[in-house]
Amino acid sequence: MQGASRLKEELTNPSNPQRSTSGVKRSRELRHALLQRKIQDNPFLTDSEIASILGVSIHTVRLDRLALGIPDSRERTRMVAEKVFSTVRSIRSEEVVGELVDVVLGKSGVSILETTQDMTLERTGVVRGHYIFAQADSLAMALVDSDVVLTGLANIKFKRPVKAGEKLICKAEVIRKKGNKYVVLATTRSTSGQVFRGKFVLASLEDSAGVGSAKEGFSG
Amino acid sequence: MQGASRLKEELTNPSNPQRSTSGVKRSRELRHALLQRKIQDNPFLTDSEIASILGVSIHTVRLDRLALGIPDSRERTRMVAEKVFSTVRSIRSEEVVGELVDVVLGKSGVSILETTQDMTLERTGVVRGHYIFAQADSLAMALVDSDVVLTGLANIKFKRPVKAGEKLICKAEVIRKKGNKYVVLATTRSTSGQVFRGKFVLASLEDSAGVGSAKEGFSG
DNA sequence: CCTCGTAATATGAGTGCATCATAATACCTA
DNA sequence: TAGGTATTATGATGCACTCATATTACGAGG
Repeated sequence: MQGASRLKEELTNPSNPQRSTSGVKRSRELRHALLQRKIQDNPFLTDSEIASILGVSIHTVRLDRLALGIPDSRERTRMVAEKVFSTVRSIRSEEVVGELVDVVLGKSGVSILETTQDMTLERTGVVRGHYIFAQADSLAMALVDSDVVLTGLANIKFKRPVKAGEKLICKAEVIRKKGNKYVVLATTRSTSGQVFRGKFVLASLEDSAGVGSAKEGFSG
Repeated sequence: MQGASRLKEELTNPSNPQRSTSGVKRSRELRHALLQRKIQDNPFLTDSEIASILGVSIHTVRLDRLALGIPDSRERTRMVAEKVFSTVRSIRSEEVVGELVDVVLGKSGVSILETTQDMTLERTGVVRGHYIFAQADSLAMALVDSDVVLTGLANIKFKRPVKAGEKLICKAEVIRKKGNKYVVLATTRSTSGQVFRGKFVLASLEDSAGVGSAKEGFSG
């Protein structure tokens, strides 16, 4: 509603009488931009919803979508769902942060995390520490050859701030194993060098152990 | 295709001539179970696809869905998409993980985090460590009276696993400050006692310092 | 001033995937 | 063989589109 009136104003406002067709074109481009933004931050909008938001007819919206190569709402929805679903799936059921490559159970492994704007603190543009932590923690957990693995202790150091867009490669290695306790050393680097280092102490629990009964706490 | 033949066999196989209607019912329940599983691991399946997979007519599939309260494929797709979308959202907009209550800048503070199923490892039902870490880290950062704060070091221990639904109360205190370095001690407890303990070393940077130029790395 | 072209709208046919209500048929078993 | 449940079918309807083809509005250029 608000968007509609704003754009309508833009469109019908007699001020700024841009010469020739460029004025018209301008307003359409403006609408295109707005449309893209609206769809970006709510991909589920249906054509008619968009139409009323933009204050134009549904046909215009369709033409605009066509011009901009934006698929219909069902398709958009499907894409969102599929993307998530596939990442979630391919990463051994979403539980892992980052993409596992080359894991040798009980030995060592590598995981890659593409950082995005979503992961940053807005003010600083720096990737939040817990994503980096989660990548390493996830990898460490993946190394332990057991169904139920909990993290007990971690000793971590952030060496350098990471900006959105950097690709983080985390290597981890089991350096000690005693009973059901594993000590994993993980280091994460970006193109520009080492970024993070962490030592994790993990425990594998057999189902019989029962998570609730774990004396020495630990967390998933 | 494979599923179809398998189920069809089950359905038409003259062996196991279960007495009375129970035989028929059994196969339907079997189909229901299969249907649920199929949909679970591919929510995008359309009725007719399911029909051919199960080797029954499309009508049967619809009846089954109705009986099981499973929405149609578009709805399912939308749900998947929405869920992902909203999680991405909530992590993005929440610079702070957990709700801040009672923060005294530079001194101490408390944060509350209601844990949910989303935060758990499916297998164990235990809340993932990085949420707990993030809560404490966020609180620690909030205590530092500066626009730009980065975490450099953390020494953490997970005392006890946390189940979804537990409300986590994290208390943090600045225990040392030297120049732009802060040392914060955080402890998290649930109704059932202490859950987590962490010592964080944070650095506040004035904008002039420039995040990129930070020699001793640190991360947001 | 009027015409021409572009942008915006409209109309109508057709599609995919569904719902809902109401038959019709198959098949088991009592 | 009759009855009842499970399955399949039919037809009407809905939503959110696509695609092709008008029609209308309007701002310049000749």
